[in-house]
Amino acid sequence: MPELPEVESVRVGVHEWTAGTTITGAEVIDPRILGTTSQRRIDASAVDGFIAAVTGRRIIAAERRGKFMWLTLGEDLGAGPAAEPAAPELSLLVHLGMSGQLRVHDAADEIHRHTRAILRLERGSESLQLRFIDQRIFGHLGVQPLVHAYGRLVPASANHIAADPLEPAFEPGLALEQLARKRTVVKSALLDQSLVSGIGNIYADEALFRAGIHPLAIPARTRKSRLAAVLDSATRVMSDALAVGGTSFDALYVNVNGESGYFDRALLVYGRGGQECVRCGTEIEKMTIGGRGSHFCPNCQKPPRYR
DNA sequence: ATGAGCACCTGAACGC
DNA sequence: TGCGTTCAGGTGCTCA
Repeated sequence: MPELPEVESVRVGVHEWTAGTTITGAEVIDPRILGTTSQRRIDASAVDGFIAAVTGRRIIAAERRGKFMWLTLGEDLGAGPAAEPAAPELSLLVHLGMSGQLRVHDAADEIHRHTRAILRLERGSESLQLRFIDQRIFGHLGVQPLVHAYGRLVPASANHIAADPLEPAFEPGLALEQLARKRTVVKSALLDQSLVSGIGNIYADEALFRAGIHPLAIPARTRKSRLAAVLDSATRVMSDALAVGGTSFDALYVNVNGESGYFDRALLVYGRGGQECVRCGTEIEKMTIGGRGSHFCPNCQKPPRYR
């Protein structure tokens, strides 16, 4: 569900509500949320381990790279008056998958039926809950050490993803060089989080349309200036989407306060198969590429000649 | 090493 | 009304 702009909208809210709070307890309602989609077998000791690892920790900040978000965790309570270490070493990784949400609630609020885990937080006399709600359980929670990758500290399981276009560590020249080596179709390459992170199915289609590139073009056989245009388009479209809170088709995507974003109104091709192109009136085509629904204008995005 | 395909889930919408 | 099929904003493992 959520791509970079949606995850960032959530991160901002999580940071505002939770930075400086202490985790006083946790509840794992569905242990599968602690696994990945391919490692679903979670035993009771893993649940206990997760709860023990986060309880008593202070939340320093909510951070993000691409679609991976995490809370940096500080010293245990009761560890004495020792100062905070110079750099945090532990993180609570949160990946929203296709249908994940983080919501801030009062303890008394009704529990939504897809709630998979709850963190109890306190700041002074104030208490609140951060709830992880995920219909499909493609999302994930986990306590992880922080490691260096692409110029900064990230949770260990995010060490393979590249910088995203909206972070200072992003190097456009490096991303372009990596992209230009790919022999798979450009639509699939844009979804490869190890080249550029944060781009998902919606923004890949939007970026290709805005740059006038056919989704089946092969990066290794495409002019670099055109590849640079696609990366610029991806950066711009995600930045524009972030400015209005991201894209929400339905109640599945909302920020921590339950609010929707408005970028669905600005989508030019995604979800418009069979409708007229906003630029030239040609019928927008929809086809499956790499198992993902892909939308494009066959006139504005000319098919590559070499296929 | 790269790339393709599929598995992992739940629920909504659609056709018959 | 009910049943089967298809689709959905992502990732990671396995195999060629």
